[in-house]
Amino acid sequence: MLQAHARATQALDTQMRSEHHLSVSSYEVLMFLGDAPDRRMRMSEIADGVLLSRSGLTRLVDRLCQLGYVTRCAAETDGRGQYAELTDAGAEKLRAARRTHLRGVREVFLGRLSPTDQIALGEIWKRFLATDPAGGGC
Amino acid sequence: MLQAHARATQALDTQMRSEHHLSVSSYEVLMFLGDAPDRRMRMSEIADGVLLSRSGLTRLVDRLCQLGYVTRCAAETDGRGQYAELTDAGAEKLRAARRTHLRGVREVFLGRLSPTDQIALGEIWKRFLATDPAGGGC
DNA sequence: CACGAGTAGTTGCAGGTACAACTATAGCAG
DNA sequence: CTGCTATAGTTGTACCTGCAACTACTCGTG
Repeated sequence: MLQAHARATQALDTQMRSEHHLSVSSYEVLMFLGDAPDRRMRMSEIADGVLLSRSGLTRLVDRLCQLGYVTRCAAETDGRGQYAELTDAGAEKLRAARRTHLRGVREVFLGRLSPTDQIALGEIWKRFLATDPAGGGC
Repeated sequence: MLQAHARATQALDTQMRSEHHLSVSSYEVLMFLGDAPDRRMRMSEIADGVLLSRSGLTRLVDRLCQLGYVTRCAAETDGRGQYAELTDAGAEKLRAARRTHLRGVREVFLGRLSPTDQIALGEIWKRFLATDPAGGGC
């Protein structure tokens, strides 16, 4: 049962990689930045959202930087802080990737589950997350 | 929604590592072997079940070998083939790990979902898998 | 201002994984 | 038997990730 999910996410990951040369983690970072005000976020905020360690995020942002999808800038108010900011190229990439992702999700999940199941699943996960908002699973 | 699962499996993985020094992949291999006739399976059979590449499995089995939980032996009928076979120590480890795992699953999932949700979830996943028995996700 | 505790982020290192290339064997056609 | 193709598994390499250690900065206290 857990396998089902593993296969599904792996399929999405592979699709994302082959079509955009982007890992799902990278895509998530882009998504967060795209939704954030001013398209920028603190490093640690992203790390929490993306479910990646800080060191992992540092390196991931480095890669995205090299690709030109984000830029970094120091926080004005906090000398320790770093912002990651989505560039125009990154926003463009995000748009393209989002299309792929939504299509993938449709294919993998929605194409195989009845609408009632989809709704039920959404409700269940919602309740599941509600029991532990911090997500600190155990 | 996908995050929920990621967090949950990661929690299980961490628990398994800390209590038994075993990754979930290793545990899965042990499980498959434990359920197999004669406690042995072909390398590629395991790789398919565990959702790991062949090279990944080779190295994982190597590690389990070093730990003394499995042994390898060539297939009699096929000179290319290799069997992985669970040792007594491996079987013992599996029993201990299974207890941890079941407890972990209870804590993470069953403790947070109502019984009706649990049943519904089971049904939905069953139908999901039924749409693609090969599991070749996309 | 000086100092100690805490926080943000980066870097060294090790572990685990996939991909591609490789070896060895099987199975079939001639 | 020889040669060709396919299959099983292993190895070289590179990537990604986390942990622990580290640097740099902030904040509160004296």
